Amino acid sequence: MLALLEGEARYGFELVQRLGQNPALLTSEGTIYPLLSRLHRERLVETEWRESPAGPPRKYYRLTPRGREALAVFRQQWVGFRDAVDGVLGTPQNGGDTWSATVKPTTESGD
Amino acid sequence: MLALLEGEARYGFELVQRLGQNPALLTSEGTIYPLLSRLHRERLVETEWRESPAGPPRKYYRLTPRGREALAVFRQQWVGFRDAVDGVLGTPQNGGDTWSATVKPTTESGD
DNA sequence: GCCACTACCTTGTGTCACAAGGTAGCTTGT
DNA sequence: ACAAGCTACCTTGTGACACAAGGTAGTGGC
Repeated sequence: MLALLEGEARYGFELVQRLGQNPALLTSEGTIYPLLSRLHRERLVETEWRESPAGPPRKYYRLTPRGREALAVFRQQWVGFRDAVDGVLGTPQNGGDTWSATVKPTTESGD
Repeated sequence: MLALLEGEARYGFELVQRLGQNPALLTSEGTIYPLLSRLHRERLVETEWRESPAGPPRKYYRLTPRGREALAVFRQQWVGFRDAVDGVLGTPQNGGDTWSATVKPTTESGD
């Protein structure tokens, strides 16, 4: 979640849809909204209401400095955990980069 | 867990200790024993009591054919998930193989 | 006999993902 | 105008799980 918000602010419904594009990360609103609430309570994200061009207003989430720190910590932990699991499983570490362009926070806005 | 049992049968306490050697996988008996119970209930592992050379008897766990299938399925899911997370995080996929010799099920017995 | 170590297991607590359901704004069709 | 449908938010209830803590018992050393 924090990584998706790293490049630019996004709103909840958008996050559900973006994650849903990859089957391995598919999740639901019942997961995302409580998660965003927790992140907000822990001051890792800030929120801001913005009008939608068409439809109800959207609640945008943006990383705080604390959120950036937490993300950096998590990145390190993830690499440690990932390599440990790969070690136990004996799974090769290839670079599957076919999907990153779709969902990675690329600061683009060509939607 | 299944991967650790792939090469040879192991007992619960041993698994806790082996996992504890890697900080990223450190866990406790309160986690491992219920997990092994679940795997047994789902017929992914079989058990067998064996005498210990010194100390109380040990309950050894061994993969069943179903367990092997489940492990194969998990390996695939793990690679998909791992690559998805790496894609979102933008973490490079290097081969950290420094630790695998310590814990990977290598069918060795030189302890 | 007592302590320490090995080795098993259970109970209680808190967290979390998810399905399901609820509210409300906006647009489109009739 | 009003219904239907989409967008977008959120809550409640359920079940799974990790973990800390505590409990039982066999073995060996002092």
